[in-house]
Amino acid sequence: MPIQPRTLQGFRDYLPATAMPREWIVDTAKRVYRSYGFRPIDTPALEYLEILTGKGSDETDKQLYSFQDQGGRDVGLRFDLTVPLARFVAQHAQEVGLPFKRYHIATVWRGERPQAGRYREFMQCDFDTVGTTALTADIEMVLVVCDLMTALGIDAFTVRVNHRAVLNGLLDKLGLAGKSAAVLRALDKLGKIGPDGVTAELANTAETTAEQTAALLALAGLEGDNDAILAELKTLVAGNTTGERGVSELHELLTAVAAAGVAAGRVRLDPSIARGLDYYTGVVIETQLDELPDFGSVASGGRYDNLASTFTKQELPGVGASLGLDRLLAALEKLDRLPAVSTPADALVCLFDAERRDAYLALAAQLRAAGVGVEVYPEAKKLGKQLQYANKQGFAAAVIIGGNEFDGGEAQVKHLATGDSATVPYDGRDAGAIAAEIRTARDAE
RNA sequence: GUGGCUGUAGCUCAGCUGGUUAGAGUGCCAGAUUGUGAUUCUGGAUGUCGUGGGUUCGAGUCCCAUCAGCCACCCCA
Repeated sequence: MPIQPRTLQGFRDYLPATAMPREWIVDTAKRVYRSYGFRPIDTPALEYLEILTGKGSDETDKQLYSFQDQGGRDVGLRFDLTVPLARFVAQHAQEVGLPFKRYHIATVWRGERPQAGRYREFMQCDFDTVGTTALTADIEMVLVVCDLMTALGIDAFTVRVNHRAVLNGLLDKLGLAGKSAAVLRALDKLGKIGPDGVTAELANTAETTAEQTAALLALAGLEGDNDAILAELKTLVAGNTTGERGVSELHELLTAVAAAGVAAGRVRLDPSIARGLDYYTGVVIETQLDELPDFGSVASGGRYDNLASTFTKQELPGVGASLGLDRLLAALEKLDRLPAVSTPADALVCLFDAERRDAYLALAAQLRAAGVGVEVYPEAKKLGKQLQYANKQGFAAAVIIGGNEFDGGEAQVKHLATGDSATVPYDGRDAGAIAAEIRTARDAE
């Protein structure tokens, strides 16, 4: 009995058609992050369990993949890249220096129920600035997300911004500071369940009074342009220093982002978003695709005051965000917006004559040296079959050189998309003309 | 982790209230004077009907369990 090939729930295989755009997203993210000076790091997939559970809540603990290794150690798979960053910085702050800007693109695991755009194994593309409380870093976070989305060819997106200090300030004023978790959880759902739903949940979980509820809804339900919301927020938190600081930081951030050239309306103030309740303390952001508003955030983040408090006495404030690669990929797939690349090479060199294999391989080497990617068909099958293969794999061109061409000192470059073929000179050494013709075919696509 | 829906060839699906050798489209493979592909023509293969039990004279069709997918909750990328 053969073993049935299968994959675990929430875990997937990536076929070339999705693996290629996936890599493209990773490459794009790297390029954007690096352009801001973020530096790459990597950390182990497996950590001591205590590292992972130290910071998280009960919720994250439930989602942890954990087990005992062969040495009896309690270990777990990382469920995000922020906790490993905290450990990393606590361990290496001396070496890397502060402020430390890093990006980290890696797989994480969560034992959650899978859903569309939600998996048990997925990749995050994080970038963070650790070691400074300056708002510059918060502003830059928003700029990076905007740049990244644009670089990915996404125009219809909105970055929603809020500030935990505003929320906390209002909670203070209302005497609800002790119930912030329940209150924020309820408010965060405003977009989903509406004011009535939030009212019900607030009454249930936080036991707020009618007055408190009204004030909270007034805050979370604020609409209009950023300036209007800002003005309202100001009056709502008036008299509370925390809240006032939040409002002024938001104001500063929005001004700076606009000054940096981000289109108006792209970054929107949304007092209802609260985000991960555990470590965020300042600015929080969430990025939604305008065409799939209910799909969930594809990039989110925020500021945390004391990232590594469980690992070191040193105060390590930070701010950063994470692009959810697999969620974004699922979204683009749903929107049918994935670039249709199925082969990484530009052309197929047909192996017309088995006797001349070495000549074809030499040609391929010349073409690669000239900067075009080529694949040599491995066996001398019928030309029709080779062309069929070339077409199916998505090559832009096929290079055909048989006895006639060899004798005539030329090569045929067939454009697969149109069926036309061009004859160019080839003396066995200089593949420049072939390479040029392949580029023409590729760029025509 | 809780609840709901779904599960038939590689893919998309059909299969009436349980009844003989389970179908279509597409894809795949082979061929149409062995130097030219996605069109056309001809022929071909494919499924222990997700898996394992049960009810029944008989189950793809009913029941239970299990696995997987989707959806809601929770939470989140």
